[in-house]
Amino acid sequence: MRYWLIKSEGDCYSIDQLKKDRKTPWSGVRNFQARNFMRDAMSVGDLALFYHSNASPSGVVGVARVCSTPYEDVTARDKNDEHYDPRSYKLYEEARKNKTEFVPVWMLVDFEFVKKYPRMVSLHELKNDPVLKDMVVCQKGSRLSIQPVTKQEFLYIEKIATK
DNA sequence: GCCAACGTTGGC
DNA sequence: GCCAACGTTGGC
Repeated sequence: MRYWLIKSEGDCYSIDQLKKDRKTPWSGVRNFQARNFMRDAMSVGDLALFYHSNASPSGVVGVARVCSTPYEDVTARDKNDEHYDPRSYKLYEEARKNKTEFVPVWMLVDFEFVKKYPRMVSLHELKNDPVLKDMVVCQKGSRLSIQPVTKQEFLYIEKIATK
């Protein structure tokens, strides 16, 4: 069982939206490191801190849980999708034409809603807490949208968010 | 394989 | 809205 932090722009896909949807495919990730975490390292049942980025303020707002094994992110070859990847479309068409197996570049897992915290734990708070200051999200210029967190960090944030 | 140029992320 | 930091692309 591992612990993660997943970022979403609050006004793009918020924790409230996840609560409403109950679960959602974590589509649109176009960063290899983030993809690798989803494809190679996540297991059903893993818990993730849900982080609102580009918000005022940004911070951790709740918890989600991995609820599927990895599968193709089909939005990558959907021309109408915001995160359309022309290369993926080309690879898919080629495989179809040549009747060879299509190996998708972009993979995802589904996340389900677990809880929204009674209060947000802001980035400022994370950075100023000696227990949490080593988190990836606290590092300068950190852009990784899916990152591992330690069990200690996860439990500690749970504690201060609900106290 | 280097690295400049570019597009994007995300804090502020 | 600005811009620093980053990841990716593509010319050479």
